Parts: sequence; structure tokens; C-alpha cells
Amino acid sequence: MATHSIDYDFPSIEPRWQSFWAENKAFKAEDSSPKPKYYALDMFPYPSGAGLHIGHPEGYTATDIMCRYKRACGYNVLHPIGWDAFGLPAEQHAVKTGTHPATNTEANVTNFRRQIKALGFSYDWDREINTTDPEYYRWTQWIFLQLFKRGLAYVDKRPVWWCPALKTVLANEEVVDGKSERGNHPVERRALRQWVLRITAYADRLLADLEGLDWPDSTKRMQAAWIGRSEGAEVDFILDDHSLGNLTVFTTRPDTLFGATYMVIAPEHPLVDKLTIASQRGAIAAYRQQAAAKSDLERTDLAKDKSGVFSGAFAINPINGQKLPIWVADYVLMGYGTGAIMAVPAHDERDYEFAQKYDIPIVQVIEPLDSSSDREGGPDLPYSGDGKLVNSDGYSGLPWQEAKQRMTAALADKDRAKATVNFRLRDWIFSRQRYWGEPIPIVWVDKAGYESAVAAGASDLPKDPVTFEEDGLISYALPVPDQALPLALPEVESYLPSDSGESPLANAQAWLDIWFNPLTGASHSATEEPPIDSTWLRGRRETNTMPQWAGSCWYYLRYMDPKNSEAIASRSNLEYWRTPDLYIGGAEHAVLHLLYARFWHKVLFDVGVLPYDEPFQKLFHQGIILGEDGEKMSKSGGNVVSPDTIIESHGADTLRLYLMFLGPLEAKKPWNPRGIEGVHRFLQKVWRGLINEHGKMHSRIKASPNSESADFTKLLHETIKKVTEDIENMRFNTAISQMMIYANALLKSEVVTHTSAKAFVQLLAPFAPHVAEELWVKLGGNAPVQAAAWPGYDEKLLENETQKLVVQVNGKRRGELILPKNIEESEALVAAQKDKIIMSHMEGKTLRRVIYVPGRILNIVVAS
RNA sequence: GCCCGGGUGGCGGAAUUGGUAGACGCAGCAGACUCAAAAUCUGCCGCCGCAAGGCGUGUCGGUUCGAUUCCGACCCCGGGUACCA
Repeated sequence: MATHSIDYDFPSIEPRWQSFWAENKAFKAEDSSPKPKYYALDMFPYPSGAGLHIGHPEGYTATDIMCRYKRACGYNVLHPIGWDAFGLPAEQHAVKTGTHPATNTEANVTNFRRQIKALGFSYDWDREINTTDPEYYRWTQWIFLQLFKRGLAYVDKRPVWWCPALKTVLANEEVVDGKSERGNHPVERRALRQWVLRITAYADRLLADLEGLDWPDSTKRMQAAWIGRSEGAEVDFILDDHSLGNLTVFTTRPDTLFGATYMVIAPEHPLVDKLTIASQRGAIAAYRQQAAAKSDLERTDLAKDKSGVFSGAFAINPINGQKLPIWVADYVLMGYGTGAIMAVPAHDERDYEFAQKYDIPIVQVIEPLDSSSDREGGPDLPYSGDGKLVNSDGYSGLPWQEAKQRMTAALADKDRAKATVNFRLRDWIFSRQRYWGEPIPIVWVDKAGYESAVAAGASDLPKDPVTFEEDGLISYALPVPDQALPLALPEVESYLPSDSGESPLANAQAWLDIWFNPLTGASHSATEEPPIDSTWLRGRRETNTMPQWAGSCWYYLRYMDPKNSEAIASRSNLEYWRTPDLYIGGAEHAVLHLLYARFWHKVLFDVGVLPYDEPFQKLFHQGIILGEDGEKMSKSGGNVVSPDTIIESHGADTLRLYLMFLGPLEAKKPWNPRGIEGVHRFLQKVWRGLINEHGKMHSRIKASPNSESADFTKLLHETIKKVTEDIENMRFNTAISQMMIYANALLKSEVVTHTSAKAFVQLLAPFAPHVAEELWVKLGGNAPVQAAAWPGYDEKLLENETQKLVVQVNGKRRGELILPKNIEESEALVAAQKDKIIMSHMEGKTLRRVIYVPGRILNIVVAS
């Protein structure tokens, strides 16, 4: 190379400024400040072995732009990052290799940290957290104990999704189409002892408080649907055989009681055995067995074909005394409502289908308001729309909503019904039979042990003891006291589940079976001498660990005070930082993480730890980035783009810029490997526009304030306005377009004032911070650039003296005129009539009407 | 099936409150520079047409002086969900 020009040299610029920021702690957040605060939160990553995915830096760049912009606007910014590092892949790796999952996790974290730092995000690294750090999970355990103490955690043996391949239990939400969400392995139902969190106790608040949140509507709707509130009534049907008592059903439409022609109970319903008459016993038993054997996959596959068996028993309709046959059918689920329904085939699609199949009568009791929609021979059934009652003695003619209230009230008076609310939301199965999770800080003791602990004054006990019965023995749950936390994971020889189906922790004998002091949490192995002090109890530790959701349920709180050893965070920090002002993450967490975190947050609010009862006021989902082929990026698809490769070839600034330039942040968009050249060229243009071949300030930059053209000054102010507004509205793609327009003009401009050049570099800085920092210093500024106040624009400079007016004839564009501002309609019309082309479209026609929108349009309506 | 989201040039996308459709970028074409290439710069770039002009934002219809934007019906693509009584 003959030339010695110093061009845009990103490989040297980027690491240099990253070191500068780190050494100067440029992004340190102050825990109190006269400045207004701004807290921007990224969904923290699971540090997988595969390294950073291109989707991570997309959302992270967006929050980083907001943070750098807010700092320049004078905010005290909290922008933290950490690691959601418990999880299945590390455990599976440990099972395979025998190395401790912590070792592998640490290596992955190191790699992730390197990759994230290479992107130049303005994180306050002093606040980095890791959910697997005992000093972190100590507080996860502490929060669990708050739930336990308040009666929100209990133990139950219940059928759960067991994945033989993963050797673990999965939450409902982790099972997709009868396969595990992770790994896509088949799953089956198994009854196992589980810790369950009573999230249903918060269902009403979780639903109601959605309203005030600045979240995408679709996400709010998804949560609302997941919670699934429905208002109705529980209605008691007396059984024909009075000795059997009542059958209680839940219905949202008690107004259709007169249309009930049969009843259905779930195959798992406790009354099935008692109800069934002798001659039906065989058929029912066979049906129940069949239903139990069906995996959920089969149940859904067969969803369209309803099946059932008549039990032989009857129930009495409380509204009219009619005898209704009781069927056993698996389209009624034991887990919802009361596990029994009254079937109204005329007004429910499922009941209709079933009634058709088994020749059960269909009685219409709701008539559409507009009865003209009736076909010949009656309306289309099943009908579930609006309407008024028919065939309902004493209620016919009423709108169904009113009938629903009246009939519920009438039956309630006779003690046969009560208005109730049902939720689709289930309690949250919170335990996993895994090693690599937070140990649940519970010790199981016998009844005498529990009573002696109570007598000794053990704290944090729930009002009613949490117990579990197995093989006739009842165990009582005692919490490990706060001062003994964290309850650390013990070392184990094998990371495979124990033979009993318990987690690998069940094999850590010395840790598991202990002498335990319920007041201090002190313990030692049961194989050692029993203590002399009689408050010590013989106990067995809980072997379940917490699910990965646990650590991510409250991490945004820990960032506010990550090293606090007295509390999850100090009260003053919690009150100062409140909650994140912006939370960006993928839409795949719309229900699970976001619902669980809201639940914990509300509990902590009730405990009195938090000053606010909702965690995430403003939420935004970045769209996913697809591969070049328009398909989801995947290793098997061979379309994965690695941030490392792009940083090496084009630099972090280019990558950040391109991720934002691809399209709107929320949109799903394909990666185009050639498109990146465009934004890279843009940065080179900016460089060449401001820096000469010797690496010094370009000669077009002049100190004198009025040396550049008025048009160019105006463009700068337009750019400041556009970029500022676009950042505020998170429309980063159009902000970049505007900066490109400016850069193109810069290269054509002979003169740019020093002030203009610096202002433009400030605009660029949130997007491409390294090159902006370099330019800023070369223009004589002091690093970091974010310390300089964000540039403002002058409205007056944005105004035009002339205006462009588009002229239409009959709504079609026929020309445009440059006219003085504030021109009258009549003058504009005169000007238009001087235009030959416009006139040619009006010749020989009569003027009918003129529409004039000043500054925009003149539409001349003519007719022949 | 139901619930969401989305259909704009060859491609990613832009378009304020109903007021010039296609900003910006990619790709492409032509030219300048060069022995040549790369890089860079200049110009062109929705479709049909020599032009005048016509057509054009998934389709059909409506409202309006004027519709990518509002209303109605439909088609297609993507995501979520699955008997929730």
C-alpha cells in the first residue's frame, strides 16, 4: 500500500474504548443522586455452551442505546447484566462428563462475558450477578421461606409430567404437544411428591393489575387468557339415589339450566365408583382404564371424537326436578371446576357433539335476539351467541345475562347454588428432581419433632404445618432458619437421579440425614453422635431443587443492591430505583417468566419488602432475527450468524447499527449478510467526512459558527429532532436512516462547523459508541461523549419560507408548485392555473370545487 | 376451530391526523477514475409504454374531493392455544 491514509480502523478503536470505559467505570450507577434515575433491564441470558446468539445483542443494543441516550440527557442510569446460570444443559453436561456443573457454567459465563463486552454495552459490571452464586441464591431461598411462612407453599403428591429422557419433572408450560419443550423428548404422567406454590391465591390481582401496565396488548391478553377467569356458579344436583348426596357442577351459564339434558363427570371423579350401577361397572371400569392410559398427546389427537359411558345413575335438576342421566366422559377434566358439568347440548358445541353421538335430547333455551336469523325449522344449533330465554318456566323472555343472575340468586336462596369464580390458572409446581438448582431450604421431621420445634419457638412456620404422608408416615416441613442460609449444594459423586426417582441430592447421605437445630439451622450428619441439646431433631433434608424460573423471578431487584448481605436489597435502594423503567426481552416469556415474577413481586410487596406491587411497568419485545433463508436460526439449519464473526469482519459498531437498521425492533426480520456492508459504509463515510488522511480533524471543519450553508445547518437540526424522537419511541431504524442522510450531505458539504460536527457525533454515539468516542476526542471533546449534554434543536430553523404544494385535479397528482408560505387558497389556485400541465387536465371543464390544505395539497375538482 | 400479529418494488423496509406511495439501505444498470481490478465518486432504478399517459400498497366492495391509512367481506403467511364447562 502506497498511501498512508489513516482510515476507520475499528479493530484498534473498539478494544481501546472498551478498556477506557472499564478503567474509568464510565457506566457506574449511583445509588442516590440528584439526577433523575433511569433503570433499563435486559432479560439476562442463560450462559449456554453455544455462546451468544445474534438475538441477544438485538435487544441488548436497544436498551444500550436508551441508556447512553439517557445519560447524555442527564439521567443516573442503572443498566446491569447477569447470568441465569442454573439449568438443565449444564446438568446434562455434568451427567455426561462427571465434572461439576459449576465448572462448566463458569466457563460458559466467561465466554458470554467476553462476547458481551466485545459489543461495547454500557453495563455497570460491578453489579453483575449469577443465580448460582450462593450469595445470590441465599436470597432466592429466603424468598421461598417467605412464601412458605405465608402458607403459599405446600407439598402434594400429584401427577406431573415426567420426562424419562431428561429424568426430571416438567411444568405444564414446559410440555409442548406431549413433548418436552427442551429437547423435544416424550413425556408421561407420574405421581410424585412436589412442592407447589399457591399462585392461584393471587389470580385475581395478577389479572386486575395487568390493566395499568405499559405492555404490548398481545402479551397482556396472553396473560389474561392464561389466568382465565370465568364467572359462574356452582350448582348442586341431588342424586336420584339420595343416599349418595349431591353432585356439584360448575357452569358459567346457569341461565341454561332448563336446557340441561344430561350430566358428565370426569373419569377421575371420586363419585364415579359410588354412582355406577352394577350392570355398568364393567363398561365404566374399562373406560376409566382407557382414559388413564391415554397420554395427553392422544387425548388431544382424539379431541374431535367424543366418547363416554353411561353410569346408570341420575341427578335431579334443581330448577325443574327433571331426572338427568349421568355420563362418564373424558372431555370433562378433573382439574377444572368441580370435574363435573351439566350438559346443555343446544348451547355448547362439545355437549352438542356428544348428544348427537349418543342420541341424547337437545332442548333449546336461548333464542337469538334477531330471530330472523332462524333457518327453516329453527335456529342453527348449537347456539352460543347473545339472546333471550325460551322454554324456561318463569324466566322465558329475559335476556340471558339477567336470567343468569336471577336463577343463581333463586337457587342460592334454596342453598342449591352459589356464585363462584373459576380460574384456568393452576398452582405452580415448583420442585425439580435435579441437582443443578437452588436447594429448597426445608428439613423433614416427624410429628413429635415438629411439636418440639414449635415449643422451642422455631420461627417462620406457616399457620398450618406443611405435611406429607407416605407409607402411613406423616412428615412435617421445618424451614432452615434465615441465619443458616444459604443452604449450599452438597458435593455428589453422580449427577444422575437416585434410584428412588429423587434428585441426585438423595445420594448425598451425610448432607441428607442430619441432626438439625430448628432454631439456628445448625446441622451435622446423622451418622455422627447425637447432640446433647434436646432442641436438636433428627431430620431429612428436602431433596428437590427449585426450577430455573426461581432465580429469574427477582433478579431485577438484586441489581439494585447486588452485594447486600442483610437483605435482598436495602430499603433505600429499592425506593430509589423502584422498578425497571424499561424491560426488553423476547415474547416467548410472555406468560411464564413474566407471570411468575409478577407473583413473587406481589408476595414480596405483601411481606412489606417492596414499595411497589408491580415489577415491570414498561415492557417491550424485540422480534426474532431469522436466518438468511427466512427460517429460524438453528444449528441444524446451518443458518446461524455468530456475533463474533461479524465483530471480526466489520466491528461491533457496525453490528449494533445493522441490528437496529434491519427493521422495527419488534418485527421479526431476516438477516441479510450483504446488507451489513451498507451500514459499514455509512460509518466509513462519517469517518472520512470528519477525519483527514492523517487521522486529524478534516479541513472542512471550521470554527466560525456561520460558515456552513443554511441548508446544511437546517439538516442537522432536522436530524437532531428525528433521532431524538425516534430514540424516545424506540424507532431506531428510522433514526439511522436520518443519520445516513446527514452523512451523505456531510461528504458533499465543503464546510461544516465544529459545533455541528460535534452534535452529529453525539447523535451517533448511542448507536455506534466506539467510533463516536474516537471521533469525539479527535474533534477536541473529552471522553466519554455521554458526559456532554444531548444536543437540542432550534424549531425556528426547521421552518421553511416557501412551501411545496401538490396540485391534484380530481384527486390525481398533476404537478407541484413552490409557493410562499401562508399563501391564500385563491392565490394558490391562480398559481396552479398558470401551470400548463395542470391546465391541460382542466381544459373545457367546469370548476366544481377546490380543496385546499395549506402546506400540503390543492385539489381542483372539475366536471365536463 | 379460537385468539393474536402480518401481507407495500428484485430484497430489508419508509410514509405525521385520511393529503406527493416507495425515504434510507441492499442488489442491479450506466458512466467517471484505473493498464486492469477492488475501493471510491456521479447518474438511473415500482410495472406497462417511444411518449403522452395508464396501472400500482394481498383480493373484492364501500365511505371520501382524496384511502397503504377508515368500514365490510374474503384470501394467504406467521405465532400462540387446545375439550376450561
